[in-house]
Amino acid sequence: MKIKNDHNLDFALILANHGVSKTKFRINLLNLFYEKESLTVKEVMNKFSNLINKVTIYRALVSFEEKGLIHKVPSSNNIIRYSLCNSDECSASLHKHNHGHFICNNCNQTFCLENYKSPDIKPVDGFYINSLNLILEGYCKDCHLN
Amino acid sequence: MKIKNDHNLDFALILANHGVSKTKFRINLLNLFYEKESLTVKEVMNKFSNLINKVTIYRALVSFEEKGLIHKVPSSNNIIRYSLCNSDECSASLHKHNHGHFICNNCNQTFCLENYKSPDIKPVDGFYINSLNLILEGYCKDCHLN
DNA sequence: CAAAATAACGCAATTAAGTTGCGTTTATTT
DNA sequence: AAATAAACGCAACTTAATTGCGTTATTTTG
Repeated sequence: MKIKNDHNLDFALILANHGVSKTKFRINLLNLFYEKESLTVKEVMNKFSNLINKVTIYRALVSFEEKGLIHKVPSSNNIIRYSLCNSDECSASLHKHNHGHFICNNCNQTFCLENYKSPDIKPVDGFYINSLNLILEGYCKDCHLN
Repeated sequence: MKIKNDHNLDFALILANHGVSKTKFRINLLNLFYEKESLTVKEVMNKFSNLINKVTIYRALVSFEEKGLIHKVPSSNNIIRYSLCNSDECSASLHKHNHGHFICNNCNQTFCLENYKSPDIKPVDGFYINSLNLILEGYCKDCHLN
């Protein structure tokens, strides 16, 4: 399988720099994250036409997360979403976006809301904070009309 | 089962005002939401010493949500949490808190972070927004030490 | 206030997300 | 190129959440 690379990025190199094995699947998976704001296991399975075992996908996502390539995105359904880390905002121990994310409760797509700014991280006594997310939910244009 | 009522509130009346049946369990469940910042099905089961069938709990939570008593709280694990609606901030179609919520990734407890203020809801073209949540995750004092 | 209608409840069975173990294959290290 | 380590696929498993249905409790109404 070959996925078009619109980003002029060397995904294999990015994986290597993060200490992640450069398998064909993982290179394509990283590419996919550069094309989609966020992904669930099911969405990844569909993108790879169910040719990749779901266990492989779960383990790749865990590996990407451990190595600081992606992070979880909270949502109020019970499906785990992952989103690419932004080097400007994420570090190994602290993940945030500077903007809100909208999750459609019908189609489950996520969208960046650039004019919703997240507050800065400030220490709170007794809490070890490692992620901050501003989450908006509802219905996107397509799903609201139907 | 009888749960102490620290709030001088008539839970049966609140249920009636929202069009929810006043069963013993639902009265006690509403009381519980006034005592805990947020609850999962499992936490409710434990609080009722597993005497209430889990299906009953699921259906009660769905009913409470539909009638605008509680709303879902996003988190990045895959467990659905519910939190009491605040009449100042929530309406039937729009749920928000004016402050952030911290979820411990170990014990799963939630805590209000009053000095993290949520941004105001502003309309975004093409999106029908019905909830806004500022979610912080990490480890609480107890879990960070262990 | 009693009968009819409606909704909640409990049980059993099912669906679906996510996890674990293990033998095999592929990538990385030396 | 050989040795080591990690990824992969399969099957089986765990757990959260859902559905159907007969029974019990609550609400409506006449």
